[in-house]
Amino acid sequence: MKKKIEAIVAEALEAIGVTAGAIKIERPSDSSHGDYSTNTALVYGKKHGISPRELAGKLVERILENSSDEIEKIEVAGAGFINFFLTPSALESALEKGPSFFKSGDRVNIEFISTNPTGELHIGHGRSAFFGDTLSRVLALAGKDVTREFYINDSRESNQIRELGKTALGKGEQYKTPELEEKINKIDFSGMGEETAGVELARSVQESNRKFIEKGLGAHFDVWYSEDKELRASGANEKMLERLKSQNLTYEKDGALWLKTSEYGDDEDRVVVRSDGTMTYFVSDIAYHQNKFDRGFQTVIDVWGADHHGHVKRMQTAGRMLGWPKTQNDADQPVVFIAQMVLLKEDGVSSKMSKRAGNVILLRDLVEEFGIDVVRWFFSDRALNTQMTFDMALAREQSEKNPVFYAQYAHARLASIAEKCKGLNEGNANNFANLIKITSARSLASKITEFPDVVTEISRDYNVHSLAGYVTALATEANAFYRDVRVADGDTFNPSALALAIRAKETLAETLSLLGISAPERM
RNA sequence: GCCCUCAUAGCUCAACGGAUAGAGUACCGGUCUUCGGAACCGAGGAUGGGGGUUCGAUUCCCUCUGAGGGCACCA
Repeated sequence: MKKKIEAIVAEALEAIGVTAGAIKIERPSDSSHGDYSTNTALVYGKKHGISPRELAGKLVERILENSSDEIEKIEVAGAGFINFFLTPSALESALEKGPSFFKSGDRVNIEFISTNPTGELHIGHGRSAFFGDTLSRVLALAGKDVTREFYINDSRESNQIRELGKTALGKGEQYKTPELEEKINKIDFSGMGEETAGVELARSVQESNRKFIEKGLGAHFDVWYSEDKELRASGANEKMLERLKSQNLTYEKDGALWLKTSEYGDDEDRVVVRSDGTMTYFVSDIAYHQNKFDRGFQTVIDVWGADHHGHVKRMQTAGRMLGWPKTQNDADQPVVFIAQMVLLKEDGVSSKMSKRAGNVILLRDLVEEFGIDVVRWFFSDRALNTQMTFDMALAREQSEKNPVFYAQYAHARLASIAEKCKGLNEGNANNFANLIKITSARSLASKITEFPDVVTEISRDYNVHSLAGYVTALATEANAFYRDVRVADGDTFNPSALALAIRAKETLAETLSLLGISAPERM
């Protein structure tokens, strides 16, 4: 429907001789502004020397010439907005048809979490974890062919694995926590060198993390990519290095080999081979991303923590050097999302989490205390790029009043009504057109049909947190509908009201499911 | 010093350059004749300071202040 409105507006613009670029059709937050609204006249009026309201008037006049049985009313409002009100039959058929999406089949790879196999996930990982998981679900629903990928930093040649090995063999203290110690005690490291011990311990840590991610967080991955087994062992890093050298993108200085990243837009050149002859992680990162493109993905997305934001530029610079494809919007790849830092607040003082200071809050503890639904909501209802201060006392207080319960409650209530109607007789015909004369019934219907627009928009702007706003608004409409319309009355029920209630229930459940949150029938 | 994020109601957060800046929570007042009151209705309360671009700026640009992050031959 949104596309139809867009086409109608475009046609009208052309008919009256106004050349225009993009046309924006939005779903107004205020239902008195119609089911759809456009600011086209405001945007293009001035450019053509016409007042916005005048242009809007002309457009409406033109649109009304080709009357559509889907549009009941068009009006010019405010400074020159054009508001569209759908006919009952258009609204009803949109409800019955349900959401549908164009299966573009674009192959998207999204890598998220990718925590190092040196310890457990803490709350800092929560944001990128749930953002990545929900974004994957949205993109898949919107018709993309999505591969979720987890990169395991387990290369035996890396410093962290060597340090982990030292700790395993009792020669170091790095990464040591009670949990890690427990694992160390269970493994027989005798006869192993540091590297092998590190790889072994990392495998054990990774196994636990994977179990927690899948079972505890409800996030699933299609590919668990082992740096050690797949990248290092295949010699991809050496191949990449050779390629960079042969393309004359490197030079030697101070005994090290440097990549000429500054010539391609980075702030400075980067070392790829240290003076001791070993390769930096940057090489394997480039090789890994090259590998993703080689596997045929058109879009490669990374979700990183704030401490990695300095890497964005150099990765995209590498992409330009190697000719990685641009996105459809002509942006550099990989597409990187940065989850802002989570700070801790204790006794009114904010601080960064630090393992040494012992003030680390594990994601596992949060899930145990509050349940996965509350935790997922907590991390998903705000934009990724705002800093988040985590206050355990506040979290406890908010968990009891979490808006997630509001949406779940509305769902359970509708489920209960639908259940009740099963034992009742169908009442007198009360058609849809009649039903939506009641304002709250009409806005609920309209809000339900907004679902595909929300999904499509997120697949373009990646504002995953708007799902939480949508489901809350939907629940509010559902509650208003409940207040105003009786579905079951005595021993009969109102069929059209029940149909609307069921669509509302389904849409609530579907939205919650994108967020990875349950939609209970009763609570 | 250089680079990146962020600053909105008491608190936690929204708002593709557009309509009266929205929610939740807290506080105050109302609705129990309950298809589920974990609900509904109402009131008060906000864009850090200063410039600029624009018909129009929370949004874009500059600057100041404040918070956080990054500036390794660590990952």
